[in-house]
Amino acid sequence: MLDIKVIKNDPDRVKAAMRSRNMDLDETIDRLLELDSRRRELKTNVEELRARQNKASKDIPRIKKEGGDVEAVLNEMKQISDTVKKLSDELGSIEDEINRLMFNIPNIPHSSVPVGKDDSDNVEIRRFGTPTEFPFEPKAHWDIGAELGILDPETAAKVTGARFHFYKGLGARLERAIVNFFLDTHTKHGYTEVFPPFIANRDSMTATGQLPKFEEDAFKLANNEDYFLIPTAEVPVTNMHRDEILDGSKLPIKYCAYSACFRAEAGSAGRDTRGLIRQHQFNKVELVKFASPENSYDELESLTADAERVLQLLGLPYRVVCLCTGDLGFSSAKTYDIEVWMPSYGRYLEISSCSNFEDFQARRGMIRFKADIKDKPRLVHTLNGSGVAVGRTVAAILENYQNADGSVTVPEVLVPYMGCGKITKNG
RNA sequence: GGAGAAGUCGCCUAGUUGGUCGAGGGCGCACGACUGGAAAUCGUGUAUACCCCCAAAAGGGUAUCGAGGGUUCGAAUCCCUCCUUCUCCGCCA
Repeated sequence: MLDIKVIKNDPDRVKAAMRSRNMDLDETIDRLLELDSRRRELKTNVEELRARQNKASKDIPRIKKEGGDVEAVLNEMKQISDTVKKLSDELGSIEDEINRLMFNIPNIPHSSVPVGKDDSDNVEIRRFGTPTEFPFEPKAHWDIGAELGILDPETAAKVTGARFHFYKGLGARLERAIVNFFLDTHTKHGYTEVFPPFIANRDSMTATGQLPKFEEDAFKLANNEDYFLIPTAEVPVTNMHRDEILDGSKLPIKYCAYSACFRAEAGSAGRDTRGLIRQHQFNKVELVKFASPENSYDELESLTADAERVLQLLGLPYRVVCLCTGDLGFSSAKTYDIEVWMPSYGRYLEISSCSNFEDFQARRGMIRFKADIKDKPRLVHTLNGSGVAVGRTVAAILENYQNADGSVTVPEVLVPYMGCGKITKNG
């Protein structure tokens, strides 16, 4: 969440930032200013009364010891106690309303983010490779997967429901090979591997920004109101350092993590219904960084480069786009999407999203650092990016590496993990 | 799931008839003294958030003894709920 001081000091800047995200929050912000001034007024009041209570608490035993009469003081204190209770109840409800409003205000886009209305205004930054060309009519990965017998959504539909997949044989092996290749590559470049819980609690989901605004997008466990299936490893990994003060000399802290990811995909009915592109459960290797504010944008560039590296090694054509203000995610200040060439779509398709959240998540989760032991703690900047989505990588490999005879060539870097150079119908 | 025990300032620990306890001691850490330098020793300091004041510094105040509620003029201390950890039993990969 934002610092309410930013809103107080420059409400017009915040209003303008929200408009660039296609949101009109003018009324919310005006309301917040009003609530905040009322809050401070009440708080001062309550604290003064509390100070009198504390003073009396020290006086009463002394007066008693000296044999004095405390009756009058007790009566007065009783009244103050009642007033304090009433005022602090009011203060509490004002603070609740402030929090409710603050939790629903997205991050302010960084000044380098292009202003735009929707994804058509995103700005392409660079490309790697060129769209794959075929001397034959290429097939979509769901057809390739079905013909090779390695992808089976029908059985998954029976066992579970729509938007789930069984991978079989070399398909299952390919998924696993990719996970291992990604983790091996990232750990070689300074990321510490972690294997997180796939369920996170409400506080964690709130800190990273999935809650309270997007609760309907998450799978919630029926027998525990506080538990959610994670939509990304970003949630457990970023929350590892929630409510901690980190040693500034250790920054940036870099983690990579494999996890299954679970998304309700509310509101996406009818979109990408075939294949591996949009599933309720998919695998992903995530990169997470905790950085100091001074260089978090350099860290965003290198994080994006780290995510790009695995696609380069796999020889998959991709491009990097900078999301415009209107397409930016709720918690993010700046995001690069990496889009892989997907022949069946005839266009580039998102396979990774790399973001700098600045202190937006850190403030919610109280993730701080001290550069020096004498310094005051400051909020870290958190970043993360897919490194990268595994299911979509399988789709991209099947489509970009398909051969005329229906087989799929295994990218060279995966051969050691696969134990074979080609996926054919007979395995 | 059942039965017990426990959760205090980075770590260890004191704190039970509720009152001057945000909280004592030790360790650690920082700074200083001593030293040619170091060790040892001695001294000083050692949380976080917010509010007021303020150009800033300084200063004043409030809250925080696992979390949340309650009793009370007043709670680390009493009551309730929850969470976590440990031990034993059950169950299980």
